[in-house]
Amino acid sequence: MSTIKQVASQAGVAQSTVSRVLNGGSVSKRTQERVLHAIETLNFKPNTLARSLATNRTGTFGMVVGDLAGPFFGSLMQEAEAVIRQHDKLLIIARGNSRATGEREAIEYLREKRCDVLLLQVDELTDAELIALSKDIPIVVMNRHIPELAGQCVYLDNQLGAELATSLLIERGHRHIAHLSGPMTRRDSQQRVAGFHAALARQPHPLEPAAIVEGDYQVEGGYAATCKLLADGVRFSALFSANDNMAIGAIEALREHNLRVPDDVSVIGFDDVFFARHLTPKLTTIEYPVAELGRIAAERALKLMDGTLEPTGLAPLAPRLITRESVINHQDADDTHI
Amino acid sequence: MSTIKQVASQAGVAQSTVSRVLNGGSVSKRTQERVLHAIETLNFKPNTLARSLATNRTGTFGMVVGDLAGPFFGSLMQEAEAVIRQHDKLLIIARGNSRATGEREAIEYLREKRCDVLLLQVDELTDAELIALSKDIPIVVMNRHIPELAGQCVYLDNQLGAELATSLLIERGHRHIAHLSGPMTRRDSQQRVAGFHAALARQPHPLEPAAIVEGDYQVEGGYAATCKLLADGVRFSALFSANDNMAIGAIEALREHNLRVPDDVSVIGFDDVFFARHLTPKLTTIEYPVAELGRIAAERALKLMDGTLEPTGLAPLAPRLITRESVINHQDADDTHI
DNA sequence: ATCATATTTGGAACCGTTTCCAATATCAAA
DNA sequence: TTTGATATTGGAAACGGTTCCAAATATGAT
Repeated sequence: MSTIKQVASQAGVAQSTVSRVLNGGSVSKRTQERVLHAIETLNFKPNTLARSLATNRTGTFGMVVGDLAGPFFGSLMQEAEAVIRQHDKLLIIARGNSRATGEREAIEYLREKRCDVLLLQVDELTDAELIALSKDIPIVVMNRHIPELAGQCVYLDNQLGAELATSLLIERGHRHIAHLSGPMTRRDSQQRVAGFHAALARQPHPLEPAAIVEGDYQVEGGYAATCKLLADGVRFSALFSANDNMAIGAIEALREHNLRVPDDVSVIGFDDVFFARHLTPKLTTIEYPVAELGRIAAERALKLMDGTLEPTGLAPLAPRLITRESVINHQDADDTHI
Repeated sequence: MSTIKQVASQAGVAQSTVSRVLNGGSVSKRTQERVLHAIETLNFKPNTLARSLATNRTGTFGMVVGDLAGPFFGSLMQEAEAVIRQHDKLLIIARGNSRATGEREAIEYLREKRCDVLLLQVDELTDAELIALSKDIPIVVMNRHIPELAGQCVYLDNQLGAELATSLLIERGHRHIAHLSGPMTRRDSQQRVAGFHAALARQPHPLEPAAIVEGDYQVEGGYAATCKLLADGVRFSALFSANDNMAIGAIEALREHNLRVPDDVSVIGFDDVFFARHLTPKLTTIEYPVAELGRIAAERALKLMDGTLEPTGLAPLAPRLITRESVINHQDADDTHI
C-alpha cells in the first residue's frame, strides 16, 4: 500500500499538493497531471482511516433495525444500502432487537464507530430520547412520525392502511370483523387499530368490531391469538391481521379448526412481504412500500449531510390495497358459518 | 468527546500510561486506579479511527453476500453478526450481486475499508482468484470447498443433501423423478445434480432421471422451468427442486396445469427457508443449516485473527431431511397421472 | 546499605491524511 | 520594469491514538 508521501516524492511535489488534487483544491494543470500520473503508477488509494481522523467525517452511515433477517428489514436494508453506496458512502447496520436496551446499545455502538448520520428504526425509545439524540448527531427516523423532527421522519400512513383493509372487508359484505393487532405498546399497532375502528365507524350503520386480539407480529403469535378467538367463541366472517406473518398463523389456526379460508373466513394481511403471494390462498393484503421507505430515508440522510435538507415534513408513504384470493364476498361463501 | 490527552493530564500521568491501562500494559495498581477514575469522570471513549490508524487493525470483519434481502442471506448475516459482535468486533456487509464484477468490487470496497478479515460467499470468482486473495488478506470462504484453503472453508455437503432428497422420493415409490436444478454454472447446482444422479444410480435397478431442467434459484425460474417440463410432455410423479424458492414456482405451475401437489406430483425442496413450513402443502425439504454456517464461519474468522486457526479442514455441514406434506407414496396417489 | 534486576513510567516518533498559513510564482496593468 | 493582485505551492501542525526506548523507581538478595 502506497501513501500520499510516496506519491508526493514520486511527483516531486509536496504532500499538501497531492491532497489538493485529491480533494479538488487549486492546482495547475501541469502539476495535476504529474500527480495523477504518480497516483496511477503507484496505484495509490487514500487511507480512509487517516482521512477520517483528519476530517472528522467517516463517510459512514449507521442504521439500526429490529432484526437482520426477515423480509421486511431485508428489503429496507437492501434499498437504503443501494442508494448510499451510489454516493460512495458506507452503510453499517446494527441490530436493536426491538428492545429499549438493545436499541440504545446499537446507537451507542454506531456512534462509537463515528457514523456521520444515523438511520433509525426503533420501537422502544421515546420521542424525547430521539429528539435529544438528534441534537448530538444527525438522524433520520424511519417508521415513525415525530413532529419536532418532521423533515427527518419517513413513515407509512398506518391508519390509512388499516382503513383500506377494513373497508375492503366491509364492502365485501362482512359485518362481523375481527382484528389481530400487533403489540399495543407499539405505535404502528395502535394506528392500525385506530384505522380499523375508523373504518367501522364511518359506515351509515356503524359496525362494532367482532373482537380485537393482541398478537406479537410473529407467525406463532397470530396462531395463538386466533386460537384464543375461536376458543372464546367469537363469531366473525373476516379477519384483519396487522401483518402478513400473523396472517399465516391465523390461517393455519383457522384450518385446524376446520374453517376454510376464504370460504368460511376471509383474511387480509398487512405488509405484502415476499411470500404473501405464494400462500394458499394467495394473501390479499396492504402493500407496505418498504423499498421506497429505505430509498427515501437514505436520500434524506444524504441531504442531511449536505445540509441541503429542507426541514419541511414529508407526506407519509401511502399504503396500497393488493387484492388476491384470501378475501371474498360474504354472500359468496358457500357455508356461512356465521 | 474527551481525548486520551485530557485523561492523562487529569490523572497526572503520561499519555502512554493511559494507553497502557487501556490495552493491558504493566501499570501499578495505584496509577491504574487514578487513570480509571479520570476515564470515568471524563467519560472517555477511545477514538476507534485513531486507534486503527496507529495499530493498522480495524476490528472490522467484512462479508460479501449475493443479496441483502432474502431469507437465506438474512439468517447467514444474522448469525455471523451475533458471533462477531460478541467479540466486540464489527461486521460490515457488501453485496456481490452474484456477478463476477460485483463480487470483485465488493471485495475491493471492503479492503478499502481496511477490514481485518473477509467472509466470502461468492459464486463467480475462480478458486485461483480466491487463493491469490488469501495471500493478501485473511479470508473465510462460505458455501464452497477449496482444497488449498481447507481450514478456511465452511460449506454444506450438497451432494449428500440431494441424495437424501432423491432417496426419499425413491423410497416412496416414485420411479419417474424430475430435477429442477440451479444455474449449472454454479458449483452447488452441479453438486446437487450429482447427488440426484448418484441416488438414482445406486438402486438395485438403477433409475433414469425423468428430466433435468435448469432454473435460476428464483420463484419465477422454477415456474418457467416447470412449465417447460410440462409442455415437453415429460412424465414424472415427483420433482426434486434444488431450492425452496423454485419449489414454490414449480408448485404454482403444476397447479395451473391442474396437477395437485402432492396427490399427482410429489415435490421436495432444498434449504428449508422460513416460509417452507407455511406453504400449502407444507413443503418437505432438505434443511440447510445456514445459521450454523454463519456461526462457524464467524468463529473461523475470529481464530484466523488470533492466529489460533489450525489449518485442518472441517467436515462439511450436514444437510437433514425435513419431512412435511409435499411428498407422499406414489401408490397412495389417488389419481396416478403417470 | 548496596547492588543487580524487575517493574513502572515518561518522552517522542509514528500511523496517513487534511488544512492553515506563509512563501513563491504568474500575470496583467501601469 | 515595477507593482499589485491572484493563483499555486510547500511546510508544518493538527487529528487521537500506540509503541519503542530509555529513564526512573521499586524490589529483593546479599
